[in-house]
Amino acid sequence: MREDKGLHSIGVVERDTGIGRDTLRVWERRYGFPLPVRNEKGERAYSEAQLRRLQRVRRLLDQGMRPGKLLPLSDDALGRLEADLVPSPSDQMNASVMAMLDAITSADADTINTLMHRAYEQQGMDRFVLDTVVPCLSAVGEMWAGGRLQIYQEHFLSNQLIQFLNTEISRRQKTAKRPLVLLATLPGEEHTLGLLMVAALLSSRGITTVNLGGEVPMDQIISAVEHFRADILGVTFSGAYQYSNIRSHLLELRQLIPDDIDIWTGGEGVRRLRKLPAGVTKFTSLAKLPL
Amino acid sequence: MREDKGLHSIGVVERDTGIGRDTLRVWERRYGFPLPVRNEKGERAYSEAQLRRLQRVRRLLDQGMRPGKLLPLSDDALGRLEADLVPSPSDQMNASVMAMLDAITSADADTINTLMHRAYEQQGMDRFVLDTVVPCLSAVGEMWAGGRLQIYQEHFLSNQLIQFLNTEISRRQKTAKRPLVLLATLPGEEHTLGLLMVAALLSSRGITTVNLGGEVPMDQIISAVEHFRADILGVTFSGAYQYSNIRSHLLELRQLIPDDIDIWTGGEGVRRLRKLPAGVTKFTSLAKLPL
DNA sequence: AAATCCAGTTTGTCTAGGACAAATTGTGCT
DNA sequence: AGCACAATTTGTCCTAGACAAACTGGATTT
Repeated sequence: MREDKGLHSIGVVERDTGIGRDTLRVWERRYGFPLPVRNEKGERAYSEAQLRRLQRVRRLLDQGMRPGKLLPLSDDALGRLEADLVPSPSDQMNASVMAMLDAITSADADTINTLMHRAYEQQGMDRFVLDTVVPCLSAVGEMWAGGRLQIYQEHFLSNQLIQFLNTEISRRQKTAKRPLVLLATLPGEEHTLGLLMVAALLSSRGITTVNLGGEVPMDQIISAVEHFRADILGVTFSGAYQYSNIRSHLLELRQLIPDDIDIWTGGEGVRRLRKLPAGVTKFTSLAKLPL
Repeated sequence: MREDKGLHSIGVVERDTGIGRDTLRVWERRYGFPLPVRNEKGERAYSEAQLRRLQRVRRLLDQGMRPGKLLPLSDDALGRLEADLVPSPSDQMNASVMAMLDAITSADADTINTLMHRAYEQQGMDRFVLDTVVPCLSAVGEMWAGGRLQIYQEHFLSNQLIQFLNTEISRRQKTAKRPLVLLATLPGEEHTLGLLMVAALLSSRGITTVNLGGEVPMDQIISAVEHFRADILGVTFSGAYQYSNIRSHLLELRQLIPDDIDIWTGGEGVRRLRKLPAGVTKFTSLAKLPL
């Protein structure tokens, strides 16, 4: 019943990496990686190491690299590429980020909360989210991919952030103020922390947000835009989202929503997207929210 | 670039319905539905009507119906099933619940918020959660199953509740107070609103909670219990959770966690469960939290 | 009446290589 | 440089079969 030590089916790998199963099979055929072992049933069984390497590959692909050049590489070469892309992890981290990372690895509830509140009070919402939360999350993502962090620690941090951001949003929420921004992600995108950060940034600027949360079907988003008479629709795509779908989904949304309503999109998933449908605004980093 | 009027590839249908492409193909083979037309390339092209019907089917499946009985049905029979699922309109609802339901159907952000705050101030956390939130959610669940509620309205309510409860929890959170309750759900259980309600009830009684959120692997829960030195572990199972697994999972948890740490469990999923492993406490309704 | 056990049935996920168009890169020409 | 066109890369979809996990329904025990 319990699955063997850290072996994952192709379905799990698809879920955890956002790389389609057909793609995984075709990579194996073409590039020889990942080459999983087989279980008694003859099915692919990916090791924890392969899963982690696929996460790294995924991140590099998101930066615009190409599979053909990336997959045949050695571990070392991969590491060198990563080093190139991320100048140095600890450079752009301020003191509060380092302190929080410490608190996360020791998963100390009190300390994390204290640090969060202190950083927030010192920095204000904008800088808190941009300079503290975002670096923390990406550092945590890296540590997780490198196996240097327990999953529960990541869960814990997420939930502390959710709690904190929701509190601040609700504190700032004014009634019926314009413009109104409607936030959601499409089905298949479960990562809602990005939405919450956007909502927090907007709230702190006095903009009203209505957050529908994750996995909202497209027709429902459209109904909601009409119903709430939103002025702007915000949709985020995490790095795990099926890349090729992003453009067509945005196009579809743009066609189905009245022209006078702006569409904003952001998140890791849209970073490498160049051409956007007319009338869709991209913010490459949270710092560049098109106010 | 845009294809023919409202025809969708199998990938799009998978995304929008949450039904895997393998499943869609095998349904076609076995039950004759959905039977999409083919494009010039020989690929399946699902009509808008098929997509919508699949979403209805999905809803019924989530209620526990089985594909074999559902898919060969006519449209009428499907409609009858949907109607059946909505048994009683509303018997035992107090005024604030009715008012909130009204606000939900009109999805009026301001009104919902106002009503929530007012009910909370009048009733206190316990009665607010038990007499207002829970009835609201079950009513919304019924309306949703009966198709009398848009999905976005349900999403909206969930997110308002999440925001509100988190705010109250964080307001009450005292540092390092005992006992400490660790909350989580197991993988496969995405429904975390129950956890949040438990956390809110506990917080209002001055009990510290650490919420890990949904889908935490069992070994991670165990690590977290040790790490946080939790006195109590709380795990919830919604009605959708695989019933037969609940008992064995609880047993496994009980065996892996030191005896002096209590395990509490609750949610729709455990209601039918009578005999529990020794050392596991069940609360059948949120009202009966074993303080 | 609830839990446990068993046989029979249903159901989702996985396999294989091949095919093909969309996206991207490379080349030659103005 | 810029632009059109050719070559390459890449992801998605196809087929039909296989099989274990999950579920059903009924008989038996606590």
